Amino acid sequence: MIRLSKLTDYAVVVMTAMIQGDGGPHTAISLAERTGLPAPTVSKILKLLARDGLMASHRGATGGYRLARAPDAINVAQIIAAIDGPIALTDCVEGAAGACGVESLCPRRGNWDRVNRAVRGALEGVSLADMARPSFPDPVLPKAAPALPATADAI
Amino acid sequence: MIRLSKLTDYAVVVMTAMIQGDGGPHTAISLAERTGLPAPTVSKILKLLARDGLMASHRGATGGYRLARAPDAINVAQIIAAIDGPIALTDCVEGAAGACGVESLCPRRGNWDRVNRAVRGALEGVSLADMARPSFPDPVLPKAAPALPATADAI
DNA sequence: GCAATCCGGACCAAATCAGTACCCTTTAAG
DNA sequence: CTTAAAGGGTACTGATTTGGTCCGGATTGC
Repeated sequence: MIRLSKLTDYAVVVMTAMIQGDGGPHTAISLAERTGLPAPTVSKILKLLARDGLMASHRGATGGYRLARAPDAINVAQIIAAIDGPIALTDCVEGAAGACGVESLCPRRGNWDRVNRAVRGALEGVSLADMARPSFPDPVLPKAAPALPATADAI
Repeated sequence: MIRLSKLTDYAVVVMTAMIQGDGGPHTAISLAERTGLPAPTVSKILKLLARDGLMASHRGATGGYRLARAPDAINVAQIIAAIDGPIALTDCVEGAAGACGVESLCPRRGNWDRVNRAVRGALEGVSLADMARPSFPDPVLPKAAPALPATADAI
């Protein structure tokens, strides 16, 4: 369903939690406690983010993680790429003589690129700062519905 | 990787194959032969597309499928929705007292909606007619690279 | 009536992903 | 210098999803 992995969702939660804290470095354990996520999972996420340069890590006894850039200089596309790897909408066919006839139909592939670019642009347009914003523009009914936040909006 | 399912890719292949044929109805078997895809899979795709009103089906001895609308009146978002169901980028948490603390962090959810809308807009901007177009604007080197079309562009 | 086609399920196997655990390296405090 | 705390990396396992198949039934034209 074009849904991105749960880890990516968690990554946004963790990063927004870091924004809300003070400027000091955050340990994986403290972030796990603040977010309610399992500690090993948080550690894994932080490692992936640090590998892509979205986090600055400091090792040692008083170490921890810190955002490498300002929240509005990080966009959703970068986070997704760090966690889920490069985003390819289709794999078409990875091998040679797979289905797809004799790739005589695969000019279609070139057009998927167009779709990919459109999606990429959309994701780059939303920054981490946007995700951390209170967001709810509705002044009334901040929590009217019962505890069923559940699935995000459908396309 | 935010990649959409292979079935969606196939759906586009099948639909473009229908455009190239004459105006008459296409049977699932004939489309399977033309595309090189397994017949049961093609049948499944056609059923899904018909269920969402993208195809017009005609039963009986001389039955078959036909595009319900003109190719430029069908966009990629509709095809994806028909095959993969409503596109939710995140499930956040479907149940009640899952992780995510006590949903005190889940205002984030509202912002995923913003991302969803952006992606949806990007997908709605590409029509089936666009996907069926020869696509390659490069007059030179229509097939310079070896037979490694493989993965589509990464984000 | 017969044959061809669509229709709607259920079903199974394979791939992928989330989550966990383990061990190593690095760094700072005492 | 020693010790403890923290990140870094790898491998494994269970669960979820997905791709693909099959069957019986309904519908239409010949």
